[in-house]
Amino acid sequence: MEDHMHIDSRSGCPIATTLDLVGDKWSLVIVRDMLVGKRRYGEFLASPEGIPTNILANRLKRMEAFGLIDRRPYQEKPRRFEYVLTDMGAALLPVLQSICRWANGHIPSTWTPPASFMNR
Amino acid sequence: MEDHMHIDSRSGCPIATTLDLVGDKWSLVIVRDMLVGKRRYGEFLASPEGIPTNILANRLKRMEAFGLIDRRPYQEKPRRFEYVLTDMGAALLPVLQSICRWANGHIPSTWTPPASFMNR
DNA sequence: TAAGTGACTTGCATTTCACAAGTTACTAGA
DNA sequence: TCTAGTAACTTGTGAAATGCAAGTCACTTA
Repeated sequence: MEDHMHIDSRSGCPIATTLDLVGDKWSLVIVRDMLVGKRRYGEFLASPEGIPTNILANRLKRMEAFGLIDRRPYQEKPRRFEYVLTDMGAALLPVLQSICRWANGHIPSTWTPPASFMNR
Repeated sequence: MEDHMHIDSRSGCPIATTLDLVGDKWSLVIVRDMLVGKRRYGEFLASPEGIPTNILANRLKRMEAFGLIDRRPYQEKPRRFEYVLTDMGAALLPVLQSICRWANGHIPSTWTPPASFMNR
């Protein structure tokens, strides 16, 4: 993974371009976790979906390279890092909300997120 | 691909469950094409993103199994099929719209969809 | 001294993906 | 009649991504 990841999207279509960034099974569930306050590697690993640790490390690097999240140390000795959404990353909230509305309306087995998430 | 695809989602989370259905690089661009009126195999292939033909065939089967689209013949001799969104599939419009708004606001290289798409 | 924690990396087998080419069933043109 | 062309696929193959298990490193706590 490089510091400055060049995004060559498949087309100028905003949908296709967005999918080039977060169109995989895991990126948006990490964003979801961050939106509800999780910040640390171990917290993301502990989510019920069970993301594999190497995938988590890879997605955090990718999303940092894309400018969706910031990585910063929260302690030295030993050095530990936390991850927080940038403005760009946090702005994904409306798309996650609309996904939730769709799923709740069409897939009965899905639970409804807390109002604090849906009305933020 | 089986007729009745069983979806065992990773969790009851509406986001994770939705990603289990359409969380890949291609499904939502096919939905986009259908929302703007495309119906035929060749039309999907002709989109600027250049979906590989085997992936297209696979996604159409998957999405049909999930109840997102219907497949039906539009002529006999030779038999030809077209694909249209079900109500469930068409209801993805708001999520595509919010994705477009996010991309247009944060990724300068993306083009803005026609108002007929954004305000539908 | 031994065990535990947090944040990773590495190895490896399995699955998915992309690209190219081939197939089937026709229709239209020379 | 022979040759192309079109629509909707399927098949083969190699490359890339994924998932699981295990290992690493720098500490801290008992």
